[in-house]
Amino acid sequence: MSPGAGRGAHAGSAASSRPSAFTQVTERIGGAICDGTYPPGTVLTVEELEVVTGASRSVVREAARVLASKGLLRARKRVGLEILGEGEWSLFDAQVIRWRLDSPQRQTQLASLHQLRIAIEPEAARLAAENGTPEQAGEIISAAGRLWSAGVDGEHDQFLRDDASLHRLILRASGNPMFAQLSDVIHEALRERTLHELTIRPISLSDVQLHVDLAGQIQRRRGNEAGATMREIIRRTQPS
Amino acid sequence: MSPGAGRGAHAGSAASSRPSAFTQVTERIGGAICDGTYPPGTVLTVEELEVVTGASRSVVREAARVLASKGLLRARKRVGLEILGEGEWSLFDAQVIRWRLDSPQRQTQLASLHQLRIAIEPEAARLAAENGTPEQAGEIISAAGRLWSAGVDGEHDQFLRDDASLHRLILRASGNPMFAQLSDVIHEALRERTLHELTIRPISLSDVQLHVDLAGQIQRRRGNEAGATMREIIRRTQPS
DNA sequence: AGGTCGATAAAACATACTATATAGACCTAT
DNA sequence: ATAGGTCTATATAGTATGTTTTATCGACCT
Repeated sequence: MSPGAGRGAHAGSAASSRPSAFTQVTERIGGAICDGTYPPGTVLTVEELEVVTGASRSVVREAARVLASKGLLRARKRVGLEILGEGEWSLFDAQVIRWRLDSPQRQTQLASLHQLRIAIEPEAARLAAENGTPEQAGEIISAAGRLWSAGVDGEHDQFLRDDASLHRLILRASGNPMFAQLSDVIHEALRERTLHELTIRPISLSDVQLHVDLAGQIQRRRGNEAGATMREIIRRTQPS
Repeated sequence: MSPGAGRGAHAGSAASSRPSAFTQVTERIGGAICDGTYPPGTVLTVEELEVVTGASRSVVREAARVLASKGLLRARKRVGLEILGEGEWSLFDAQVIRWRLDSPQRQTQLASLHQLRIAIEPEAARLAAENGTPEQAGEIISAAGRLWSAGVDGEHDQFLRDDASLHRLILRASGNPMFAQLSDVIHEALRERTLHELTIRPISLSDVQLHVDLAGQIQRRRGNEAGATMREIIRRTQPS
């Protein structure tokens, strides 16, 4: 079996030690489905996958069950494992998102995530302002302070960490766990792009100022203003 | 094993015939985790679950694998299956959403979904206006027409179907498959609430008018206006 | 007090058996 | 003769049980 398949293991096992057979098979087949190696309509069988992966029946079956739960395939008796189309996939599943980011669909997936961010974050900022606790507002204010420091000092690496941390705190303070959960996947996906942009353009102090403004608006419970500021912040991260 | 557990089977098997042992066990344990029967930190074992459910090891193991992939539990050697907290759950997973709707967290889950809708749908309307094809705009226009007819005729049942269909078309026309995928879960969850509201208040003709306006704005590629109109439509569905 | 190492419980993996949905032959009626 | 229904054979998923590996606990040594 190809060894170096699964980098950021998340679902199957802890990051330590070598991945289990189950994790390897799941990663391999899931990745192959998402990158188009097995186009929709393709029918595989458990036995076939046993041969291809070298794993035993139960391992392949458990992988298939997980992939089926993500909508990537469907088990049909007397037929086999039928690969399904994107319309059936669990597009919010962290593993599926990662597989798509590792596929030719990478740019499409990045665009989807960016649009998701545009939709979610302003509303999260509004909710954080309206419902966040004073403690959460305090954390947001101090995170904005750290961001400011890193910005004026030109510490790119620290700046990125503080930026992600501030946005994460706001998503959490929205009080909506679904929003909070998006922070990981959104920032993982946008980290690379943001990193790239910072290499070609220095940190914009007016952007930093917007973040400080945002923190203040949340702390003062100005929901509408916070939403508008967040919209402006995100708008600026994407040229057009 | 309790028979009438899984109503709307989706992941495991087709709707026909009786659910497989795997489906039953998955539904039962997943539901029990989401409704708090097994609070976070609880440690079960496969053997224990074999006894409880009456199923064999492979069935329990496959169910556990799927539940682990949804972040509901984690398998630890020499320890067992450790139940995880909500922070780890895949909150966008259709099954998890359904389990939470069937739990004491129902109201919380409904509120989360409503907030999600507020965030997504206006942005989807904007994108539909900016990027939708003329064909899609045409379908949206005609769906709005049907909605109008059902509205003035007071056909509640048809009105609800047309309303869901119009929103679904817009989410699809946004061009973002992640948005499109939310339509199912959002509308399934909100259907009941909307149904209830219609029983206590007649169809608002001004709401219907807003939908028609929205369709026109999308067709004329007025992204900002479409977004604002959608925001207003959704705002009206929630009193407070 | 802290590290090492063996015992062992539990998951992980492999294999053997069963049930069932589908294909395709065959029969029937138009 | 052909369209359509039924029935059986079987390939495949589903289920059950046996075997191996490994992370953790705790005794023991330093």
